Amino acid sequence: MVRKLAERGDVIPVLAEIFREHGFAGTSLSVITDRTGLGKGSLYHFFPNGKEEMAKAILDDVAGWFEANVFAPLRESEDPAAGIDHMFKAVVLFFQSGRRVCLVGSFALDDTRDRFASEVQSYFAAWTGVLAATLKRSGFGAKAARETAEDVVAGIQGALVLARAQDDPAVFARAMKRLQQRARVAYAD
Amino acid sequence: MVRKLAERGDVIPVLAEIFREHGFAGTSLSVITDRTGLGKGSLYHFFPNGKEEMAKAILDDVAGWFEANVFAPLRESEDPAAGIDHMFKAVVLFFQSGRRVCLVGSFALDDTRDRFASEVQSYFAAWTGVLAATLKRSGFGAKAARETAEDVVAGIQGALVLARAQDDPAVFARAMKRLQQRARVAYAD
DNA sequence: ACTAGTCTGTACCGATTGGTACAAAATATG
DNA sequence: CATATTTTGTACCAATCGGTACAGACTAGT
Repeated sequence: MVRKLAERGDVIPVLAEIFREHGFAGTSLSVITDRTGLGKGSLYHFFPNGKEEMAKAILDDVAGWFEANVFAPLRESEDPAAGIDHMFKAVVLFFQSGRRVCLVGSFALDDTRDRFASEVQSYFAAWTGVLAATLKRSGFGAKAARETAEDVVAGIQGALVLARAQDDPAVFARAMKRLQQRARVAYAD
Repeated sequence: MVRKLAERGDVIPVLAEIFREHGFAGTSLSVITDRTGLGKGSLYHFFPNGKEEMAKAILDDVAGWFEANVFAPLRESEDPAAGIDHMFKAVVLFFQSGRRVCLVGSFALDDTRDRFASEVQSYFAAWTGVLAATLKRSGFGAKAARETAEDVVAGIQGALVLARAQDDPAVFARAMKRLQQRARVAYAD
């Protein structure tokens, strides 16, 4: 049944990088063809619905990465604290120490959100949800766990904004350290 | 010497709202003419350099608002804690309880940042700087003040992202409460 | 009322936008 | 090798992009 040349899958990370750099509206077909090396023919063959479908594929890919590298480890770690430590490592890796922006966060800020509302919504819902559950396991009260999870996820997003604004990855590093510390000190509601 | 009809100044807030909703790249001349009611003639009369000049004017306006309503009060409050409380009130007002996005933050995320690097950079530098100084006055150690200021400003930005992603202003409200609390508990380095 | 300066609507520009059509090339399967 | 399918480059499309030109309508000071 025809083996794909493993192409479509290979383009997605490149597309993701492009969308991160230029945002959804700022990403034109011409920069896509330039950066991917694929002509419109191939592009529309892999993604018949154009930019919209590319973005959907990317969001899917990101969601998959987080599920595998962040959510699952959080859920499945016997030691919740270890799971959380692992999350911070994965986050630093994924966002390249603050040099890379969060695609979903950038979509959330402008009217792009409306086109991908459910994907954007569920990305953050999943993240805060799983993290809260893990924090609870580690000794946080139910409400404290939810609040801390929201605080950590928002803190990461804000750190990405600030680090890029200041063009200084150290801002991101400091924020990660603070947030990780905060996730360690369990407290009741 | 000709009194202006107080026009240019009146358009800026409208332009700001448009750029917030669509981002820089996503804001087309046609949505600008639609929303402002001004034709290209007037637009290019007030802003001969087009979108770029509009964005500069908006960034200027925002910087002015924060200087007057956030930074100055922080600096000049005899009671630093009162100044900080005032900041949070102003922030909630400005960002309409999380329903409005931070223009500068949204610029920071994509390649728009490069066109307005100094404005973006100094907006956050000023904010964290003044806030850190005030926290120090309120009893924080020098390093603790800097860290907390960064934490608070990043926290606000992240809360805006998360609140919009979830389409839930309550996320923003909870974050403000946490951050305000955190700014109250002074600690040494 | 006259005039100088400010403001604005309209028509227009070349370039680029996202997207389609399709024949040729490459590839996989029999 | 033959054939069916997938992949690709190229040419093309209408629509929109940001921006300019400019004549005419305003407005203000005299």
